Amino acid sequence: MARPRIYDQQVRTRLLTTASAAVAAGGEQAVSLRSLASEAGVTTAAVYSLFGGRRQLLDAVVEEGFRRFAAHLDAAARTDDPRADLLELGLAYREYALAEPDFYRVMFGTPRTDGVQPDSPATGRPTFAVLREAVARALGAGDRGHGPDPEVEALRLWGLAHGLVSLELAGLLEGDADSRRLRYMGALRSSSL
Amino acid sequence: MARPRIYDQQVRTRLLTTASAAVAAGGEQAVSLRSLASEAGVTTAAVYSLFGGRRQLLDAVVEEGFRRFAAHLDAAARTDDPRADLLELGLAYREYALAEPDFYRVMFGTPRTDGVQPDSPATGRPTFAVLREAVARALGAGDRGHGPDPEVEALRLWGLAHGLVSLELAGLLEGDADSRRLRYMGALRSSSL
DNA sequence: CACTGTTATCTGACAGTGTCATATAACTTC
DNA sequence: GAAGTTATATGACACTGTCAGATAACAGTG
Repeated sequence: MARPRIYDQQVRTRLLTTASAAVAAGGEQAVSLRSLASEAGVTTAAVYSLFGGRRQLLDAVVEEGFRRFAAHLDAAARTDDPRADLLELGLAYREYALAEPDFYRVMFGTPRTDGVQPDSPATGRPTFAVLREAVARALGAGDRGHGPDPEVEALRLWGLAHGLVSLELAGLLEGDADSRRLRYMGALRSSSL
Repeated sequence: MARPRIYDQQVRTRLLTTASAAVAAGGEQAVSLRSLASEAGVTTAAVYSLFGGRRQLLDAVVEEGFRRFAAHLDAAARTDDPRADLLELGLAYREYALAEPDFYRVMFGTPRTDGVQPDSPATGRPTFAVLREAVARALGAGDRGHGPDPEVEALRLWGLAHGLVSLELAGLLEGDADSRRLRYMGALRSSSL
């Protein structure tokens, strides 16, 4: 071995945290390697050493965001009424997006081109997995073979939730926040299983 | 009057066209005032004189994008089967987004904060208007008062289409393009009126 | 004709960005 | 000690948006 690392896992975590805060505060464009590095007490070279560059750093931030998102959704209540749970999941979805809009935009706004492994935490599919489970529960394990396909239904609901939330974040929906929430719930309910 | 303008409507249009092409080719970050200006045969000052800055130029590009999008949707066939027309509209929606993904991302990815006039072409609500009409036709003019609210149904369908398309553009959906198209149609059909 | 006032465009500088070649520092092994 | 090896630091490069100040081009007036 030679010179010991000081750009280690701890620095990596610190950079990731700082970058996440910057994204949450002002979106992708608020992430400047220089300010990031100085906040973390290192030089910009650390980003290149630990991540490979700005792009990969942001990829890591997105990955982290999806992890937190999945945790937030996973925390939604699981009662013995799976239909109600599904609605609750939808509300949790919107809650997260509205709580950190810039983060949400970065997570879903950047095309994931870099070799996406199926079911890697980076892909956002684990998010989908939570939903898929909830849908499967709501459809019941009984009538497999006939009836609606859980996979398709889950995708439909994901699309609906993500779409409505995105439109809201884009500022394209009329009315105040309360009226928007009501319409969101209404759309979810009338589109449920 | 004083010195005659040469940064006129024509230059404005040229800049808009060039900027649109840049957005379509590589998203917002592909728009550099210097390259833009040199391509249009002017200096960067023209952008400030005609638009006010980069942000406003991009706003204008988005506005133009929404106009084209609305035109594309409006061109969808109108037969005497309003349900089928609605599905066709959904397909046209996805078609446009996949044809110009970077453009679509910029259109729906930037929060529209600048004093959005209701029903100004910039807001994307005219897009929604085309859909709303189609939904109203599909629901029939007969059963007003009871039955589903056209407004709510239209919003639900917009959310669904936009959501599924966005997820696809984000690279979050599995399968090849054909399988994705089929699932899109399936979700649309099963969520229709 | 020259001069003034007014407006529009051009120039150049400023402060900032990501990137990375090259120099330097810090360790292990001989 | 010296040599070898690897990690970090520095500084330069080529960009970027922005805009104050210099310059150019006209209309109107004397």
